[in-house]
Order: sequence, then C-alpha cells, then structure tokens
Amino acid sequence: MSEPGQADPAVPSPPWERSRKRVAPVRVPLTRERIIDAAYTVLDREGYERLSMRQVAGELGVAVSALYAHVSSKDELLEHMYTRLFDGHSLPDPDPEHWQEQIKDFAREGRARLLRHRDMARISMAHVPFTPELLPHVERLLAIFRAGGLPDAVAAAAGDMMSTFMEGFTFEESMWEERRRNTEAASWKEMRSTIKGYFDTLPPERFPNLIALSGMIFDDDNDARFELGIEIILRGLASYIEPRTQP
Amino acid sequence: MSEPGQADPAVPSPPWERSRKRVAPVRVPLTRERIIDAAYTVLDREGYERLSMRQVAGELGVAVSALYAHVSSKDELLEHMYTRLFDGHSLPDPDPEHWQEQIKDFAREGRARLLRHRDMARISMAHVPFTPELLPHVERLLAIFRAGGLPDAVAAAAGDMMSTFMEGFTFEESMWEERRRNTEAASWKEMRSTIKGYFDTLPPERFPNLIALSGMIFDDDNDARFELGIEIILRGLASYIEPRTQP
DNA sequence: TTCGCCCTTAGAACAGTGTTCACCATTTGC
DNA sequence: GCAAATGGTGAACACTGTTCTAAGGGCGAA
Repeated sequence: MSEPGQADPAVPSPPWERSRKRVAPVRVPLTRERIIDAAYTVLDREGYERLSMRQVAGELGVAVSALYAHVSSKDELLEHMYTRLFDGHSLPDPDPEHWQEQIKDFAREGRARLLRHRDMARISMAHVPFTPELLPHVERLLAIFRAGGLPDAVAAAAGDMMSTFMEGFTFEESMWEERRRNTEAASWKEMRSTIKGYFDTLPPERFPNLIALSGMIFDDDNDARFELGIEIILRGLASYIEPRTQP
Repeated sequence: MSEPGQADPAVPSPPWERSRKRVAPVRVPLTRERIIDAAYTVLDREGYERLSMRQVAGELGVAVSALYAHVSSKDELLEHMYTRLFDGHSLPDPDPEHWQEQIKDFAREGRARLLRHRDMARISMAHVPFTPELLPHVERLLAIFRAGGLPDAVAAAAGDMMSTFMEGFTFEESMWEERRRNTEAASWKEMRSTIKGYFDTLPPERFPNLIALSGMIFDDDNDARFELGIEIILRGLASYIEPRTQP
C-alpha cells in the first residue's frame, strides 16, 4: 500500500524543492476514516484473527499509540467498521404491494456487502444497529414490514429474524471458507467432494436421512440455499397478515 | 473449588496413615474431562473474553503446559465444550402427527442449554455439529422434518435455519446481558426502561415505526419472542408440505 | 526390591495482543 | 521570536496461545 502524497523519509528532497515553501503537507494527517480504511485492508488480507491494532498501525506506517488519539479502543474501531457496512445503502420507500420483494432485496444486499470483506459476518454478528447512524435503516425496514400488513408484534420480530438469518447464513459461509483455507483444499469443488465422500462412508442403516440429504446440505449453490431461506421466513411472516376487511 | 480426595501438600499425613500403603492417589489425575469441567467453571465466572488456558490451568492448580497433553489447542478445548452441550439429550423418534411440536421442543431445549452457561451461544455459533459424536443428532433432526412431509430441499435447509435462529437469538440475548453488565445497570428492568427512554427521545416524525414498536422489540418476555420466532419459521416450513394424495 | 522407561507435569521462553504513559517534534497563534 | 497546543513516538505493563527442555512419578521387567 503506497501512500500517495506521502514522502519517503529515506529519500531526501532535492534542493530546489526544499526552497519551495510548503509544497504539500509532508505527512497525510491521520484520521479516523483512514484508520478504518486500513483496518479493512488488514482484515481482507489477514482475516479477523490477525486483525490487530499493531497490524493496522503498520499498514499506515504509524505507531500503535497514534491510533488511540482517533479511536478509543479496538472495540470502537470494529463498531466503525460495522457502521460503514451500511454506507451508501438505503432502503426504498415502502411499497405495500411488493413488500416481500423489498425485503428480499434488503437481505440480498446485506449478504453481498458482508461477503465483500473476509470475516465481516463475524464482526457484524457481534453488533447491533441501534446507533444514531443506523437507526434510520431500522426505521425504514420496520416501515416496509408494517406497510405489508404484518401485525406489530410480528413486524417487531421480523427485522431481527431477517438480520439474524442473513448474518448467520453468511457467517457459516465464511466459516466454511476458513475451513477450506486451513485444509489447504485447492478449490471449493474439491472441498465439497471431500465432504460428500465422508458422508458416503457413514453406515447407511444409521444415517439414512443424512446420506439422502447430504447432496442438498452441501450444495454447490449457496445463492439458491439463501433464497430458499428468506422465502421460508417470508412465507411464515406472510401467514400472519390478516385479510383486509373491505369497507 | 476444593478437590475432594486431593491432599493438601501443606498438611503432612499423620504417621499411622503413612504406614498404610497407598491410601488414595495423592493427586487426582488430570484428564480431558476435568479440563473441560474447569473451562466451564472459568467461563461461567469470567466470561468468554477472559477464558484463557492460564485461567483454566489455574482453576485446576496445574501448569498451563500440562493442559496440552490432553488437549491439543484452545480451539480443540472449545470444540469439546461445544460437544458437551448435547450430552444427555436425544431427539425423539419422529412422530409425523406432531413434528412441529417436536421441533419446538428441540429449539427450546437448545436455547435452555445455551443459556445455562455464560457466553455459550458465542462458542456454539462458531461450531458445526458435523463431528462423529454429533452426527446422530443431526440425523434425528432431519428424520423429524422428513417425517413431517417437507420436501428434501426444504428439510435440508430446515435444520440449519432452526439452529441458526436458535443460536442467533440466544447470542443476542447474551450480548444484551453483557451490555447490561458493562453498563452497571442494576437490573434488567432498569436496563429496559433506559433503552425505552432513549427511544422516546427520538424525533417522532422521523422514527414513527421505531417508536411504535420499541415496546415490542425490547420486550420483557424473551420467551414469548423466541416462541414467536420458531412459530414463524415453522409456518414457513409447513407451507412447503404438499397435500398427501389419497390412494 | 531395584532398574529403567515413559508418560505426565513444571517452568521458562517466544512471539504476539490491547492499552497507557511520559516524552518530543512540529505546526500554529500571538 | 516565543509559547502553546496538537498529534505522533517508543517503551512499558499485563496479558494471550503455544512450545521447549527438564524434571518428576508410577509402572512393568528383571
């Protein structure tokens, strides 16, 4: 990661540059945003386990203690990373006729954003969107459920359930990804066939259902399994809609 | 924790005892089971963040390195703690007429076991029951779903969804518990009224839905919210049952 | 009973971690 | 030009998981 605009102290400036007054600020000022950027860089490269304050500081070419002037703790840094997940995304205005499609889009978008960064689902699971920056998102999500006609108690639970499923599903995806990394399995295809091979060695009389379904549990198509999951939840939610009484 | 049967080395045995040969083994032998016990003790007292190999060793009055003769790593220890969650619990034989009630019991039992130990949901989320000891549980769970009449693709997804919901829900419960601990809030009642007070200060024109539902999102009755959640999923699953064609 | 082996445990060490503190340099305001 | 404020530095503290060498005890063989 080369810092554009940051001078390498090992290379002295030529004399004619030196005479110019303040060509550019010698060091890019450290800001909270740059720290979060660097944390994402480290996360993607090293994974959650190796994401440390020292790694982030190293990424920025700065002492560890310098970070603490802009971020009060590692927990706070993780919270900022979580908050940034929602940047540039906003839920649409509620459309009562298409609330299910709107919720599906919300879930798909959430999963896509989590998958963009390694181990991001793990960080996401440990946080809750009840902060000033994120409350508007929750508000709009609830608005869609209520516009769809869900009773209040169900609408209140629905947001949590959708988020839990989305985060949990993606978290499991990333866990398998990590397992694959540790197993040194070259590709997903190889990993999956290894798993299926294992299930095929089980005694058929004791594990008939596992053997029958193993092909669908360890599916090649995570997208389809995700879609099935949100469809199941949506059908359950929709079953609570009371038919509108005609005036 | 006093070790019954373990002699205090500071107190010498009386001479008439000394003559008896091998009254009792002077030290209780360290075993994997005792290590897991101690780990649970530390977890309950200190929480997940402070659960370290040194703490576990200290609990047993033993050097850290001694643990590694019985457990190859901290990860493996956590895996054994996870496995023990299922000890003494087995799912009933499938009853097609009452499959939904059977699944509800499974979820309730799982949540109850997770709540028995502090931060246990966090450990549970990071593991997957595809080990030799736990596969029989998965097998029986799948059997219930299939007996209920779910199509194979849905049955394959159902186990995952139920587990994810159960673990995710309980994980959030324990996170709020931890927040309460850090906030030094005396009781849950106090914590909840603080939260509701916060939501009441939100501008009503911008957050109408949040304000309307805050009372149900931060309910006093976690049990009821959990029941609602599993009911929603079960209704979604049941919607996939194809009506049995009469012969 | 004594010897020797092997498994178990102890203690120190290594390379990390989050966080804090006294210090120092540079830039800014007067 | 000088003082003050800003913001980064490097060392330190109290931890972490893991590994290594060395010492200990219990057991079977002679």
